[in-house]
Amino acid sequence: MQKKGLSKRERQFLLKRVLDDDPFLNDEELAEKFNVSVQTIRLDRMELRLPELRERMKVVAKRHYSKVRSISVKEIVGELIDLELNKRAISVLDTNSTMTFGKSNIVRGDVIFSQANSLAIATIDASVALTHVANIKYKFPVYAGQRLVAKAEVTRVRGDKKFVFVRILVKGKEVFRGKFILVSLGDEVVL
Amino acid sequence: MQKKGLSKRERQFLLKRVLDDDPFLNDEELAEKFNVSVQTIRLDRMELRLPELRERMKVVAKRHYSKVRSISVKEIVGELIDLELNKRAISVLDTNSTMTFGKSNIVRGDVIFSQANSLAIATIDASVALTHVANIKYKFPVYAGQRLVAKAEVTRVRGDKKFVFVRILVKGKEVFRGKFILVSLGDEVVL
DNA sequence: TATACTATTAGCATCTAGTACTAAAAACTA
DNA sequence: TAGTTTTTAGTACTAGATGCTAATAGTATA
Repeated sequence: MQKKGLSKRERQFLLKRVLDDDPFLNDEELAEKFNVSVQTIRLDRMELRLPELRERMKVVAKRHYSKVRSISVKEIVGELIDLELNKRAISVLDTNSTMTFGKSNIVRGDVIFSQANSLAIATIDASVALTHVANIKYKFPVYAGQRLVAKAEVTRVRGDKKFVFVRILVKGKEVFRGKFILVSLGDEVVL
Repeated sequence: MQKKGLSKRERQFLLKRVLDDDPFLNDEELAEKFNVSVQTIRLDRMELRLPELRERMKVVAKRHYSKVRSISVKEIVGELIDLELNKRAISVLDTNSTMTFGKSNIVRGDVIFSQANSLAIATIDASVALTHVANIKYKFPVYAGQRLVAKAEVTRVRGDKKFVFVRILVKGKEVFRGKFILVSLGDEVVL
């Protein structure tokens, strides 16, 4: 769909970006896109050392495969290593660079919140538990690579509301603490 | 590495599990693993309707790719549609079923928190802004498919601490509100 | 303008990891 | 032993490439 007024440099620059955006295009489709022959696309890929379609898919697939496992673990956010329903629970989360906020290597607050929040919910024995209120405090920054140990404790139960206190520690030092009020939904959904 | 005492049924059963565990094995490697010919593996795959290596990789890669995009969107968590630095900001997040908590189709609390938290951080003009304290309240459950509009407002500045108030609305109804105290890190990292 | 150089296109052999098919050998089973 | 199932072997073909040589088009320079 591109006009043919592209120089080699321009085309190669765009080629990189296009493949970055969609690695599933084969040489023929790329040739059409840039209004050049398949051979030209191949020469471009050679010069730019861009891998072939199958290699690109393989890379994406393999990256995924290691992630699939961390994502399924991420569903819980951290690994649940101890659970006494309606009483206490412990989860462990190994942080990595994908959890940081771009520039720094400080782990994003929402990652830490997710671990605490999901642990609080897991502690409660209910078909669906919703967070109603949370008062949280981040005490120290967490750096990628550090292991977070979250400990949740149910402190009070009042009607359908449950109060859970969660502390997250790095090597024994408290980096986060939060009080959660959770609502368990037996039948009704409206809070 | 397997002994040859496997029946066809046993081999085919194992084949499924092996490919499930590692989809990157080609027919030749599978043939070696099961001590049969490549043709046998192919017959097995035909009978079980198991796709070929390249197809398997493609599937894994594509599944990943749709996730990659939602993760890159997640980096911001919602789309920033208005920003007046150090004053106010608005972001929009379209929820979907991947954000729910398994059983129900209620959007997970951490997703909502992430949108609010990231918007609060985006509102602050600092190289790195960290969440120090958050007091949040979930007022109504959010269902997959609903569009969340988050509005952040800086309410107070005290030294390096900035107070940001975030409200999230669904069709004008407030479903979440939170007060965030953020700390901007110019030079020092320790809070 | 002729020459030189770059960019592009074309064609062919080769590769991998398969499909689809036919045929034969081997292994069991009645 | 005959019949059936299972396995192996071999050939032709495919997509999406690589690696190579050769020809052509377009532009820049002497």
